[in-house]
Parts: sequence; C-alpha cells; structure tokens
Amino acid sequence: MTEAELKDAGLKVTLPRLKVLQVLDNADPHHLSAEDVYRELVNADVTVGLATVYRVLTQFEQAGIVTRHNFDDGHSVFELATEEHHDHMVDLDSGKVIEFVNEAIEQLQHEIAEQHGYELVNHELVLFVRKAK
Amino acid sequence: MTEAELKDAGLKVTLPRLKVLQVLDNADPHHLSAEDVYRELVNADVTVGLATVYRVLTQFEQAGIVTRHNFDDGHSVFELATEEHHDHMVDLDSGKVIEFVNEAIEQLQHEIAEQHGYELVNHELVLFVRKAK
DNA sequence: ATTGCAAATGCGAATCAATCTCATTTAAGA
DNA sequence: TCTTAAATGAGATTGATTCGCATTTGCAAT
Repeated sequence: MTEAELKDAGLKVTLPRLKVLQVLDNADPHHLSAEDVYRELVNADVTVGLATVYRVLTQFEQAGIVTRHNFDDGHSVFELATEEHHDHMVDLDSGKVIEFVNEAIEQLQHEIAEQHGYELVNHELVLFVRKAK
Repeated sequence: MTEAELKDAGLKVTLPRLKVLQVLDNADPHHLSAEDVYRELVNADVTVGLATVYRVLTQFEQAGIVTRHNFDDGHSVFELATEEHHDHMVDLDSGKVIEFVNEAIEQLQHEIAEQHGYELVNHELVLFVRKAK
C-alpha cells in the first residue's frame, strides 16, 4: 500500500507524493519523464510545482520506490521499481520504447563483474534498434 | 593518419579538428566530456570555442570517428572509436571506469532485437559494480 | 482538538550542458 | 591568387533540472 511505502522511506505522506505515485502506477508506457508526470497532474487539476515533481521523484529514487533511466536524448525517465527488472529497446525512428528481459544476459553480467573482482550492483542496458528490412 | 580520416568524412582539415583528435588520442582516461576536451585545448593555448568542440565532436560521432556515451547521470563523454567495441563497468565507490568485451552478450543483443523484428543499430551497456567482499 | 515546528511545497530565479545565431575567418579547388 | 562554401568564436538561447526562500502542512506532543 502506497502510504506505508512513504512512511517506510521516512517521508511524510503528502498529497503531491501520493499523486505522483498514483500517476506512476497508472502509467501506460511505464516510463515517464518528470515533465510527463507534471503534465498528468496539471491535467488532473492537482496543482503541484514542477520542482516538487523533480524533488519527489529523486526522493523516491533514493528510497528505492522508483528507478531512473538516462536514455540517449539527455533527459531522465522514471518508473515504479515494483515492476520486475527489465531492459529497454528504443526504436530510433519512432522513439518507441520496448521492455525486455533476458536471463542469459543478466547471468553473464554477474559473471563479468565477478571476473574483475566486483559484485554487480546495478546495470543499464539499452538497445537502439531500427525496423528490419 | 588523422588528416585522411577527416577527408574521408568529408570534413575540412582544420586546426580545431586536428587538435580535438589529438586530445582524444592522448586522453589517459579514454573518456572525455566536451568540457574536458575544451579545457585541455585552452590549457594547450589553442583558442577554440566550446561550441566548436561540441560541433566537432558531434560531426566526429556521425563520421564514426568517435563514440558517444551517456552514462554518469546527465552529460555525454566521447572516446575515439577504436576498432574494438567495448562496454563499461563503473566502480561505484571509486568512480573508476573499466572497459570490457563479451561476445556472448553482443550476440544475445542481436538475437533479442531480431526476435522483436528489429535490427540492432547500437547499444549502451554499463555495469555498476562494487568491490566484492 | 490544538499547537509547534521541522519538513514539504510552490514559484520564480539560477544553473548547467548543449545548441543556435551570425558576423568573421579559413580551407581548398579553380 | 581568388572565390566561395564551410568552419569558427563568442555570446545569446534553449531545455532540463535544481536552488532559494517565503509560505504551507503533516504529525507528534500537548
């Protein structure tokens, strides 16, 4: 339950935070930019500042509630961390983002880290693709 | 030879371009931000505008002379496109960047793209790691 | 319930990387 | 050497994100 998530993270339960969570939860393309979230809120007649959206998303990231991805075009997108892990494929022509999971790759990543004396904490994999002819 | 590279790319051989190539060539940590390159040039008494550095790096990227990476929250870094493709591993504690290659992962990426009806144009893989205990 | 106060918010200003404008310079072919 | 399109430098501009600060609000202790 969302209120509990906030309290566990040591964050006060406020309207902006609940609303941001709600927007992320209902997001159809899982990935939303801060601006996207902001627009949704304004659209739903929730008056919040863009700065607050950024602050809240950053706090959520630190609290492990959302994950941040830095795609190519220079701006971040966020998604609920409750989704199971997946990587991304970006269609260079349409900009569409496809999610995928590949256990073999996940496995290999751990092995590579180990081979270098490290343990894998996290990773970021994005495939840039184009419709096959 | 560097001059030939520029001509092949249909770019005029100019001082700024040669100097940027030179800086990238001598870069100890392979990865430099545009700002890094700019600072090196100013340091070497080569007067060149930051805008030019950005323009040149972008042209080089399009010409396949350098590769651009977007890791490390926010800004791009560039490195000479060596014959060897490689991915990156970032030590979260020291910030050190390690390069690695794994053919199996490369192969899997192509397969994944194909499975979705795409062809792989490019990819970005960064492992965030920490010294194993 | 009421209160006190630190935490949270809104909004405009500030920042930072990157891009654009445009007047001036320069490479390189004729 | 001349000509011209391409390239450059410097500053203005954009776009995403963060900051500063006065105001508001959650919530723990009255």
